[in-house]
Amino acid sequence: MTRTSTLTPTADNAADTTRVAVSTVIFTLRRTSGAETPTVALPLVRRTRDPHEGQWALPGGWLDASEGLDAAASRTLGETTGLAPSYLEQLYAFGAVDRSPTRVISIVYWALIRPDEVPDESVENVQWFDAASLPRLAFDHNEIVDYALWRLRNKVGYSRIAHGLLADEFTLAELREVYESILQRRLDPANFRRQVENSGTLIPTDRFRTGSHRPARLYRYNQDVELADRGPLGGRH
Amino acid sequence: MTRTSTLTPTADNAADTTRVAVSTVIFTLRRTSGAETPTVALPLVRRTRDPHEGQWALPGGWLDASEGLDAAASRTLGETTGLAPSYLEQLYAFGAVDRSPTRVISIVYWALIRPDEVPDESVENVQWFDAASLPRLAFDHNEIVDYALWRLRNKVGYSRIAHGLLADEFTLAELREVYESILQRRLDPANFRRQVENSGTLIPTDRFRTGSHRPARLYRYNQDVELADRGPLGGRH
DNA sequence: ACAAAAGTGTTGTACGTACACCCATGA
DNA sequence: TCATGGGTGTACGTACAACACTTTTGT
Repeated sequence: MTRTSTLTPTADNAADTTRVAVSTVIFTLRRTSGAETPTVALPLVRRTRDPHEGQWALPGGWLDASEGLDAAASRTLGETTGLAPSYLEQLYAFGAVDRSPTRVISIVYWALIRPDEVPDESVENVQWFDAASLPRLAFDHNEIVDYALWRLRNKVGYSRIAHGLLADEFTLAELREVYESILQRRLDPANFRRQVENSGTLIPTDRFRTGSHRPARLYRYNQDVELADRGPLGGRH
Repeated sequence: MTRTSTLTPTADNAADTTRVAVSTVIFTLRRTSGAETPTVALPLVRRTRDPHEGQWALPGGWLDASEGLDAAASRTLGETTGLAPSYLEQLYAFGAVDRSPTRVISIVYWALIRPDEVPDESVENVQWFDAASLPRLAFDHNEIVDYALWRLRNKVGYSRIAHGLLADEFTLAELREVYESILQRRLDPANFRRQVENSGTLIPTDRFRTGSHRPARLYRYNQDVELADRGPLGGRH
């Protein structure tokens, strides 16, 4: 009871057998042909080696000794999928003993990317899946995605992360569609408009989206307002 | 851009130089003699080795290869301070390259403990500090405590974690005092009573706290209600 | 009796929800 | 002109803040 922490190597520490990986759950919205509302989708990488060869897994890789965790998440995501997210935040550290044959601690991030930033030609071994209907993934990655979805749905209620899924200018209907897709329920257009207008986070522009019926005013996000309050850790992305 | 993640050892991974530590920010409420409201306090451990020998640091230790992260947090907290918290939750993984002379990833937990569970005789090299007036701590531990305090204050607003700082039976004034101490502002007794009564999380008992003026009814928490909604990760503590 | 905390009642405001209604455009 | 989504108005219910008031104890 009196042993003190030393933060220096000791015989019983896990340095030689435990490795640190970084993975990212990155969401976008996808308009499935013919469907009225877009659905939440994410890219997965087919594993080319054991363990779980052939199964789909979250994009990620090993932490490099010379990079921070955020940087590792960005790098491994880019290397595996070619994507560079508009929003990136740490999700959770997963470290159950039996989650992999060898001991692996996974620092998992979650991210958002705008549909227009997703390349049309898919990268080798990468495929996009609807979050609602995933296959059995490698390791504990199903559990991880579930948790990331829960965080996404929670956070959309009290922050402005929806921005991360939209282009710079958008109509209120487009913004509402993002919320409806994530929350999986319809929102009253009139009330949605007032809520978001009174929040002070939107700036109306002079431009309109035309093409169908009455033109809709385009809005921009107020850059002065942070996407999400992350407390003392700040908003570094 | 087409390199795929393998989650198997490679030449450039950090296994041989990066180590994983687990630390815990554990809060309690302390009634400083004469003060009207209690203050948030936490135990720190004096470092007995380099780096940062002599400075105060969060209780913690190295992750053992055979234990999960939650278990490691409980174990290292117990070994360094003798404490066993009533609430324990993962806070964040800190992994800046320069946060320690050697590369250390710290999985940090935060916890609550009831004042009556804090032993009177302090353990060797352990001392309790007011969260509001900490010295300069070892590593990035000041930053970590700030973040934990931010999470505590946030979470007290939308969950019932205040329970983790109270005995089984308590008066509404005592519960209100917990909130006031954490949020650092006074709450209207009348409105507080109604809010908490209507939340359905409290069960009135037949017992009363006597001793000063009109006796106050004692309440218990409804065990059916989770302390905090933690989503798919569940409440395992 | 009086101070002080426990507990109740009342009122105003803010905000979310439901829904009726008008407006402007493409076809 | 009509269907449709853009946009406004309004009424209702809940929730919270402020604060006056009553109740019950210790001294």
